[in-house]
Amino acid sequence: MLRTPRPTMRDVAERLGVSVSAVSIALSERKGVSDELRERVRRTARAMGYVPDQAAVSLRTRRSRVMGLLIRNLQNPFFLDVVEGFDRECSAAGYQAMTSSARYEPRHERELLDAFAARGVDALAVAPIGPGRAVRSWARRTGKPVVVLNGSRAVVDSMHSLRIDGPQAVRLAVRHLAGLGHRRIALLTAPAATSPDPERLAAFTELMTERRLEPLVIESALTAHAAEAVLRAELRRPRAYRPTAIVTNSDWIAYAVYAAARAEGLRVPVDLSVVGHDDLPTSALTDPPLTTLRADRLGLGRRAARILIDSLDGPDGTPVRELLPVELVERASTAPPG
Amino acid sequence: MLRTPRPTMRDVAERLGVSVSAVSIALSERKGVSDELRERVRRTARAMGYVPDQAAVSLRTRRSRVMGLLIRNLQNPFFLDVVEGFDRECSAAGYQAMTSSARYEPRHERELLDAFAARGVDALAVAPIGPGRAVRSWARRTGKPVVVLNGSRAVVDSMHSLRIDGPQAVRLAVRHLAGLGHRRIALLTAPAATSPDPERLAAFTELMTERRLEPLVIESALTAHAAEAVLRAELRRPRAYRPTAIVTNSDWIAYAVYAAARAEGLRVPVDLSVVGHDDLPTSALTDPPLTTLRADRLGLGRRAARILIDSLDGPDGTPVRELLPVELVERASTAPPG
DNA sequence: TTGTAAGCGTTATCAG
DNA sequence: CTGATAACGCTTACAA
Repeated sequence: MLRTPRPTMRDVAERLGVSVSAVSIALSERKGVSDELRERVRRTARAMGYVPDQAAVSLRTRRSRVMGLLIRNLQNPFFLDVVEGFDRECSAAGYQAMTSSARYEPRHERELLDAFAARGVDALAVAPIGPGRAVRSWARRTGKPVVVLNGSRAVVDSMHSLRIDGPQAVRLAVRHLAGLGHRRIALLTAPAATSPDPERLAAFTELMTERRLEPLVIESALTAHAAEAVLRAELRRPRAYRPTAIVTNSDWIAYAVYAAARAEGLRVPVDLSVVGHDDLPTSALTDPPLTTLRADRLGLGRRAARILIDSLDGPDGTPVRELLPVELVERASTAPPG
Repeated sequence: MLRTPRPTMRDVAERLGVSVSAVSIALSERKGVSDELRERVRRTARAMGYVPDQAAVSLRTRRSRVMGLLIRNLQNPFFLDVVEGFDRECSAAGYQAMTSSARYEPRHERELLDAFAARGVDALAVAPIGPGRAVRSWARRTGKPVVVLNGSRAVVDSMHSLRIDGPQAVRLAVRHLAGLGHRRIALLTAPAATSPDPERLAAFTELMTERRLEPLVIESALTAHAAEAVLRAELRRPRAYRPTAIVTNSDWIAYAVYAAARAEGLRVPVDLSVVGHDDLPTSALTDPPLTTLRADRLGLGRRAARILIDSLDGPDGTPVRELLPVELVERASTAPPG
């Protein structure tokens, strides 16, 4: 195959008999070249199939036009829409998104952070695994804008923060279940070290205690596989001890609760009520349809990108702190305890 | 904030009182420097938090260590696992994956192709929207390895090709439904211009005709939203005309069929049987559980990455052509016609 | 309005 | 084994 090497700016300049800098200027928005030349340059550049080499541009300008997006775990479809929203907003603004999953491995998270730094992403959105020390350190080292997604309150610093209102979600869930007559309600949560959101747990115990209910806490790594195993063990306990309702932090994990209940011969909602979180498109179609807390996933991604773009444009001062609302969607996975 | 600029190779060299090239060699695998110096260099580089600037490395070496992954539409959770598999294999081999969604817009696909070229990705995996002319041209222009995912047979050329066996999937579905007694079976497919997979349609009409059944073809853009609208119209037709079963090309779209059926007051499978494709994790949990064709999504992503990595390592000759098997998973969304 | 030249941080070639 | 030196393709003062 005759592999013609990509034309460079010099090739374009030579073809037109002008200097490289003239081409550079003509191709950019800057003025310093006649309209006529600019037009000619653009035309031939396009005709030759010239595309500027981003590596060279990045090296020279110290901007890569890449936005990093670092996700805890891309298995959860929740993040699909976050990625989508982020990507759309970025590409509309002329940036390309680079998304990676830390797979719930702190070590891999660190590696990716380094990779993003090495690649010189212009800014970073990150849903950290744990309390987010690594992320804070990244922000300090690079001096680049960072927005933390669904991080714990403690993580924030000089970084932007964008969170879905987890505590409120838990309260809505508990009130709903308590209203149905549940007393032994369990919160399914990640082990403290990897939990990005201790506030959820705090809100849970506080409200449960206040209402004189029995707060149960089930700790599990938040992969579908791990959660299902832990839950099966939990659901095998005698009826009087096991929870009559479970509150999860994602629909994705709620599905694992369904699977565990099914495997243990328990019926939802008769034997066990389940509350999800996110309102994935599939959650209206499951058997039974899932009661959950709706959150604007696409909007989360979009907003994250927007915040970064804005703080790249005008490096104004104060970090953004935003809390996105949630809304209870009652379906058939919750009912009075059987 | 005291934003210390990232240390460069020169900083490391100066700190040690050696030349830049000594540091470069020491930090690479190449020999040409004493073991003792290499060790010292590595230590101080790490201590200083030195990370090589990828823009500079790329510019110099003409390799970016980035693998592009271009997806038709990232809304479909099918691709989540493909992305995951691709990403894992890449990062294990020291590459970083850069994933983008064309959102079913040919124009955006072209833009992304250009962006990937400009960024100098080392290789590209792509699930093209239509017949894939743009992709073929990309492969020729760049001379980089390309693997086409689930493209039509025609797309392949000097590119690698990795496909889930669509025709076989359709045949398994039709046989299953015919066995249940269905005669008016519809295939839901993308409009020809954007269909990457005309072979599915061909296999469908061929088998239906052979069995003297009535092949119905429903064309729709393959977003959940568009499909639901088209299907509602279809299902409103008089009972004698509308299909008793629908074969889709993804579980994701099968869910849209569920939604459309529900909206039109039809029951699955009593009034309408549905066959999906992919066996998403959620498909066992829907109401009713979805009969579908299982495919190894993670494996698809992994294999794609592997093929690219291999052809980067040893640029041996012949393009890979692989067909991944599918397997019918019978659940409750299919039954004899009511 | 246009051209010249320096330099971004690396790697690679070639002397010492 | 080590150290200058020249690219890689681009942007941007600055000079013409």
